[in-house]
Amino acid sequence: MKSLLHKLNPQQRKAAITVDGPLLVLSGAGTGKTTTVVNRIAYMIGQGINPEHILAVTFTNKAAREMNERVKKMIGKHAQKMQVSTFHSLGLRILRENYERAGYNKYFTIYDTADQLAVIRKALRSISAAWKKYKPDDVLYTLQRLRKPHDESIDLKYENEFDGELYSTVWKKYRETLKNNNAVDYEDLLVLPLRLFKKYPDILKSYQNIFKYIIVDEYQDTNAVQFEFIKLLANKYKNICAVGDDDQSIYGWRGAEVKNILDFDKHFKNAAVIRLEENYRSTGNILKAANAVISANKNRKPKKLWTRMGDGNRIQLFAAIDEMAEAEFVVSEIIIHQIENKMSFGSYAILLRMNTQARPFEDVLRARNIPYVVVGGMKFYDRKEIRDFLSYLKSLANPDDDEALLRIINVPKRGIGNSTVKLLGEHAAIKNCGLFQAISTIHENSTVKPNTLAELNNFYNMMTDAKEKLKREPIAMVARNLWAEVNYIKELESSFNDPKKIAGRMENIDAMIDSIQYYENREKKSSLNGFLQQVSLNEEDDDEEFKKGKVAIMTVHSAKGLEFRNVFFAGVEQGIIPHNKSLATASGEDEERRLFYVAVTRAKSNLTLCYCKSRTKFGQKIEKIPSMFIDEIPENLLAETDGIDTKIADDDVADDLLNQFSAMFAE
DNA sequence: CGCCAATTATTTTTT
DNA sequence: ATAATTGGCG
Repeated sequence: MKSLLHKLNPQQRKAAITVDGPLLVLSGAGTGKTTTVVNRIAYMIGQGINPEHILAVTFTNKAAREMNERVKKMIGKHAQKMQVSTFHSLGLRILRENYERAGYNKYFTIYDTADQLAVIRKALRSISAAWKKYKPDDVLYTLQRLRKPHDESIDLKYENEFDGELYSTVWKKYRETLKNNNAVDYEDLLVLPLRLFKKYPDILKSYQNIFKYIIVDEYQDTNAVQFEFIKLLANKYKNICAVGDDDQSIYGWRGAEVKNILDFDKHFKNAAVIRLEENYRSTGNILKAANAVISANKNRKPKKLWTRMGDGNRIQLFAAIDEMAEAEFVVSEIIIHQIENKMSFGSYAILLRMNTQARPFEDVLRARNIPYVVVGGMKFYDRKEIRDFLSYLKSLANPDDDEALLRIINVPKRGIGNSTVKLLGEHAAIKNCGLFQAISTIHENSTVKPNTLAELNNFYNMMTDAKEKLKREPIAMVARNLWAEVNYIKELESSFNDPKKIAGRMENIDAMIDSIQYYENREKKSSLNGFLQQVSLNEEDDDEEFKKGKVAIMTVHSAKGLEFRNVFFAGVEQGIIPHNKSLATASGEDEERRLFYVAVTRAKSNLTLCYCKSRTKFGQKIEKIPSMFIDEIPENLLAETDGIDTKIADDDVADDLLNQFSAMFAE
């Protein structure tokens, strides 16, 4: 164990062995933060601390996975017993272990943003003054900002009176709906455990005694609730290690408060503070560019990141005609570079500001037979057919989930239209039960036509049968049979003519069923609810093996904490980064600059910035100009390029060459 | 009452 | 380009 610590620099080592009491590690990008944390954990276990008492909290699943893997590599199976999880999955665990005292039943559903929006939309619609005037998106965002952790009201002191009243009403309806549907939203996963901690000292005490040593990664991204949660949890033993970097705070829009990290030593008395400033990741030019840009931000702790490495290559800058040309350029560069340097495709990353930029890159990579993976993206679960499929499962698992039921009660069309649904709703209100339950007694309502009644009963029986089968048969099997019975292909045929498209959508469902099977094989205590909750948190560990040797496409947010030998940052345009929508708030520009900083500091050796001169938005071509942040990079660090043509004079020759290479990669 | 076609809004980032 | 929503037809 000692030999391992020798590889650390003095500050890192100090951070690794300062185990007792509060500790703040201010670690700039690429200063070996994860290495330090992993060594710290190894050291703790070496000192005889039971891994079960160690909790490491991260923000994203990627970060949790990465840490888990590195700890495992270093310490082996023994480490499995420690808890590495995101805030939200930790909250879910606590909620699952205490659901009755939190006021929910065992089968609660987690609502994602789309579910939340559906509820908000409905609430808005029921208020005549609000319909059309307020966008559900904005209302949800505002409500989340105004939400108070310790009671069910919202904080209206910043809103004007009319809006305030409206927000209160919508919020009330929103909470009622979730409660009735036995559903929680993402924030509830943090808020409810926090309330449990406050209300039931025995619960708090039991978790305090489990998690005696706490490490919080990316501490600059904690919001008020997370801060309070961690503070309570650490309050007994005070062994809290916060790791973070104020320059990488990119979750302000989600309520993250940089002051949590800036004031750490005020909140935790006698905290030790350690700074990590030697960068081991990037070459000099990349680091200089990053430093130059981030220094334009006010309100930051000054730091002096430095490296022993040489300057390395200059930062490439490429101006593309449009987004297709941008993708073509990036992929050609990857191919040429890969052939010349024989690097794994896994050492390349394409970073984006938004998920929607990924499409052209996927198309070109696929056309050129380059293995790639879209990380996060999350788009898969947003596909209509997947949401439909999951809604069937959600409705099975939690019959109170009216949102799920409404989504699928007439998909595919089975003659249960809007007015029937409305009747059903009224009937449910009279019976004071969920919509699904209401179907069983809807015959009492004589206005329902016999045909409709038969359809309703068919549906009810189909779902009830599946629910029965769930008690005996594997989940995947029940799901597959239910899906066949539903005859979903009918729905697809009504919206698409292209048989390929239809087959593709059905394959997506197959993949989903496969992942249920995978979940069942892996989990000792598998349940449909467990699977769905995991899906809601995006937790399924799509195995790292799968990603190996593939070009990674992801947003900058997803890339935080990761590093790549070669980074292409695409869409570096005004309006994308900084994003138009972010410039509305005062702190917006600074956060976008930090985002740019995070993107740049992912690169180890080669960094290429790309922007388009024009881009298609909503089917319309619009002119674009380069991002202001490019101007903030000293010119001597940049090298403009024309792409493959610079290296190979003839355009056609270059194209031929690329085609040859692409053929090589096919197999 | 249910279904289809025309109209309209949608794209920030994650859990 | 595409998804969601609304109004009119069968």
